[in-house]
Amino acid sequence: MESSSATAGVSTRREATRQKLYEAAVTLIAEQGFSATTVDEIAERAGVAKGTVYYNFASKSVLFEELLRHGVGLLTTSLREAAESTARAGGGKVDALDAMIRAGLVFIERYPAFTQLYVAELWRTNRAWQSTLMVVRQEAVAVVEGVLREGVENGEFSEEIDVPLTAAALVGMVLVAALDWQSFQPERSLDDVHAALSRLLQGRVSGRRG
Amino acid sequence: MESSSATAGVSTRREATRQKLYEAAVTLIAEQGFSATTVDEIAERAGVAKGTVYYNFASKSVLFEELLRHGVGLLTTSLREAAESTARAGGGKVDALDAMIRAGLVFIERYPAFTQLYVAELWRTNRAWQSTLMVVRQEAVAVVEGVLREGVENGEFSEEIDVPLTAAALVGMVLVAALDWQSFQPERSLDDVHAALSRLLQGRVSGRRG
DNA sequence: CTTTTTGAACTGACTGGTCAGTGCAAAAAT
DNA sequence: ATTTTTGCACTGACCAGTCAGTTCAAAAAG
Repeated sequence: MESSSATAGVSTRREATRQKLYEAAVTLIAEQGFSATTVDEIAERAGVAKGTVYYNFASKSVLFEELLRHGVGLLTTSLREAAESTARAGGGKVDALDAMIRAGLVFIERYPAFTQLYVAELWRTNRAWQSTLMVVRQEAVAVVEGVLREGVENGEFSEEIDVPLTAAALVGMVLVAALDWQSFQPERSLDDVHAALSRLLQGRVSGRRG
Repeated sequence: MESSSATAGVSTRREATRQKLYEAAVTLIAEQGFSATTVDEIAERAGVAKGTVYYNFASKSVLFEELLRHGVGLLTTSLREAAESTARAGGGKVDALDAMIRAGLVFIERYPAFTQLYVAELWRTNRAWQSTLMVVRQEAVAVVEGVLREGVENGEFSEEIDVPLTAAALVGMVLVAALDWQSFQPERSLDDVHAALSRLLQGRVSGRRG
């Protein structure tokens, strides 16, 4: 019956079960897609009875929605921390962007399945969790947009840049490069990938020096 | 009594039906995903009986695979033409990249649903059409990689760039920016979006001039 | 010509299987 | 003592794929 128990954060047992279900669901859905993944499979992979899934989540869709919220929450936090820590260290906005690229890569390295699933769902329309997705997406992109906007204000970035579009392009750059890294050349190190993206960000691709 | 009519390539009727089915399938699958889209829906939207789908395609998966091949083929052709036409006009590799960005945007503007669906499926594993997808992906990315490699050879690009990774990042930049454009600010013009991406590509974001 | 035949293309009712979600009593954990 | 989990049988909707039958334009026959 408890609704949010006093201090020690909502009954550990339940939370542990939920976590197991998230983990099971995220890989299965990343591999197969939402509709092709059955509740029985999720329960089995989590090592839990089917009834438990429904004891913990109202429906398959709700499980998925909360998974999305949870995952993007982690990403957003991580991006924000990256930006703030460079600010504290007295770095400029370029450093902040660079740190956020790295934070993005670290996130994708740690949660590749979640990233896959997120990308696969992001531009779909007509789906139950569409609005949830829009909200969490905006939270994450807003962090990047914020840094860009501050950079324009303090003169570090050109006033001509299109903040939302550039933010989207940066996110896309990291996302797709990282997914390709994971899928097609997983032996590469994170530093390698980070260096390549840094170079691209700073326009050192068409650079005149060898 | 004819079996495949003399010259005029495989009965027009059949080809027209297939085309209608592609068009119906592409929007539905982009919106809902492969598994959530029923063959009945596809048939209905195409204005055709369900049996006709199976008369023309061996299965739902095969229909989808041929759709993928067809669509990526169009994109690849378009990218190649863009690169070649700048070459013929005596432009450098930066111009080629820029033209390819534009070609990508034009493609996405014309076939937004296909693009959506392609992105959503690209990083999935364990799916029937996985291998098909890898092949067509490589065809498209190879065009970008080719231009980058030539640019490195002729000294226009730094030798330090990581060709496959940079190619993936560029594709991602265009893809995500364009999908965001379509989804969240469709009123923007293609030229606008192109300009923003060009600026990013040429490192004129963190430029020192206002 | 006119009639008949042919066969590719198409139709839609039907089948067999799958799956989300339910119900509930008993067991385990806290 | 209460919350959480289990196990499992059950239901009803839904859906991929099938198949016997229809349509019709063009070819062959008369």
